[in-house]
Amino acid sequence: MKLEDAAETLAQLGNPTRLEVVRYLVKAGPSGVPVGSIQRQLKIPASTLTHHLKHLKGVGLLMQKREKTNLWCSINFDRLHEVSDYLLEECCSFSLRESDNAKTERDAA
Amino acid sequence: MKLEDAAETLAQLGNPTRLEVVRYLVKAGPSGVPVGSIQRQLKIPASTLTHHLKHLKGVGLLMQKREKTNLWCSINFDRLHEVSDYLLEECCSFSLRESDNAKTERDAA
DNA sequence: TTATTATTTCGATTATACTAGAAGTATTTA
DNA sequence: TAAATACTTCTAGTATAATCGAAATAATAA
Repeated sequence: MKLEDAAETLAQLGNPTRLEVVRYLVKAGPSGVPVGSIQRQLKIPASTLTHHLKHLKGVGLLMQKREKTNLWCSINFDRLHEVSDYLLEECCSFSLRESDNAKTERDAA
Repeated sequence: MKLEDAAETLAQLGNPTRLEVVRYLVKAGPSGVPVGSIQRQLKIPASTLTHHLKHLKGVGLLMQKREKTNLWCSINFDRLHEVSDYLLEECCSFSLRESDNAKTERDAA
């Protein structure tokens, strides 16, 4: 995963309203829920919700499929995993050695 | 971890410049690096870097300690873990049953 | 003390994000 | 065809973020 993509995805998750939606969608599981259910359950104005869903879809966190008048939303679990993995990889893989800092300082001088 | 805090932390990670800094700090390991090293290595203007470091510190991702004129920065690995765990928990714990969606729709009617 | 190095604060610009009401579209049911 | 439901687009106000040069501070070294 590219840094730019990870940053963009994290940014989208970094809005409380959207994170609430994501959490709700995760709870809903793979079958998903219609937009209207999210709207009523979380009490988010329809236009605001549409706006946020567009963002989540834009970074591939949200999948949608229409069924009659309802638009069913579900989380892309793979994508969510990808981001959390990105952070974990960062966590567990430090590679510069302690002594490199001193070296860096010398280089700068 | 509270949703609001997670969102705020994710938002801070969701800026490409800051994520780059975080990645660099992770690579640097627990001993950290001085502000100036980050600045030179990643070629970020000093004032911009200070600005971003303040943000990272604000959500507890960054730890700093002064040594002579240098301010050494290191990542709070626990905190980074906490956020990535938050996402993972969300991923793996869906609890609404499939049938609940139909119920939700009935309730709304 | 003066100079140097390291980092921060200030200030200003520019851009992007959040929010939501009102009006619109599209589909379905009566 | 008319009415209802489901969702989106438009529009616009307000707020917050990103950027960085210049000046300031603070500590050390000469």
